[in-house]
Amino acid sequence: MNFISRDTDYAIRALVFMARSSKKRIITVDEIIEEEDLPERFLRRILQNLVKEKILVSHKGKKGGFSFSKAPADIKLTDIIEAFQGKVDLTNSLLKGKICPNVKKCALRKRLKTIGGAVGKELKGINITSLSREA
Amino acid sequence: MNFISRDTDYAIRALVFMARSSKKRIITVDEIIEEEDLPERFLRRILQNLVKEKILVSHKGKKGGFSFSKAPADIKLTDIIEAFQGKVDLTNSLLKGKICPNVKKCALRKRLKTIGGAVGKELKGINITSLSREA
DNA sequence: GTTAATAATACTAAACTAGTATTATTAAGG
DNA sequence: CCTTAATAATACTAGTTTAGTATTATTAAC
Repeated sequence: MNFISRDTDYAIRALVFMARSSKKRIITVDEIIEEEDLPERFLRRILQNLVKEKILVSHKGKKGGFSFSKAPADIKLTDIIEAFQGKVDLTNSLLKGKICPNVKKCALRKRLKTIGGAVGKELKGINITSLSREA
Repeated sequence: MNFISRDTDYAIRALVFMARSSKKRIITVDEIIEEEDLPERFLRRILQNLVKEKILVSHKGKKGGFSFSKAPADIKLTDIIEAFQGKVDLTNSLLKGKICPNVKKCALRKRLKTIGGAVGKELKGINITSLSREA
C-alpha cells in the first residue's frame, strides 16, 4: 500500500527542482523534464493542477512558464498530497453497522483520529524549502 | 485517500462480531451477514484470505464454519491491514532521480520512515479484543 | 446418502491511475 | 501584425486495482 501516489511524487520533484533554480523566476516544462526525465504531457497536467491549487502561477506566451504563487517554505507536504489524493482519512468507513452503531462514541475511531492528527502534524512540518535543502 | 480498504474493513467487522459471540466457537458466514449485512460471496473470499493468513481456521461440512486460530487479543490491526493491503509504505517512490540521487542519505525518507514507524506502533496496540470491547 | 457447510477457481463491472492526443489561447519581439 | 514559443483546456485510452458474482467441488455430521 502506497502512501504517496505517482502524481504527488512528480509534483514534489518538480517543485523541489523549481525551488533550487530559484534565480530564474519562471521555469518551463522543458527545463523540468530535462532535469528529472518525467513524461511531458502528464507533468503538464500535474502543473496545471498545482496552478488550480494556487501553489503555482502559469505564464502563457513566449518566455512563459511556471513560477511559485507563494514562498516554497509555505508549501507543506500535506498541501501537495491533498491536491492529488484528497484528504488523508485514517478513520474512513471503519466499523459501520451494528458493530459500531454510534460513530461518535467509537473508541477506535478516536484512536485512529489521534494517530492521523499526529501524522498530519509531522507532514506539515515538511515543506518544499526544507526538501530542497535536505534531499 | 482511504487508509483502510473495504476488505480490511469487512474483515475487522467480521472478526469483531466473532470475538463478541465467543461462546459459540464455530461461526457461520450466515450468522455474520445476518448481523452486519455484508455481501455474502465477497465476505467468504475475505474469510478464506484470513484462513490463509492463519488468523482463522475453517471447518467444512455440516456444523462447519469459522473459528479463530489464535486469541483475538493476538490479532493486531496491522496484521489485518497487511493481509489485505500489503505493508504500509510511507516512503515509497519518493524523490527518485536527480533530485535525490542517494536514497540512503535522503533526509525526507528518514523522516517519513520515523512517522511510519510511529503509526505502525500505534496500530499494533489495537487488537480484536480491544475493539470488541471498545467499539 | 442427504444436507449443510466451506474451498477453489474463474469471471466481470466499475473506478482509479497513469499517460496520450488534439486543438486553442496567449504574450513577446521583430 | 505576424511568427514563435510557451501554457490551457478538453477529451481520450490502456492498464491496474477494487469490489463483487458465479460455478463447481469438497467435506463432515447425522
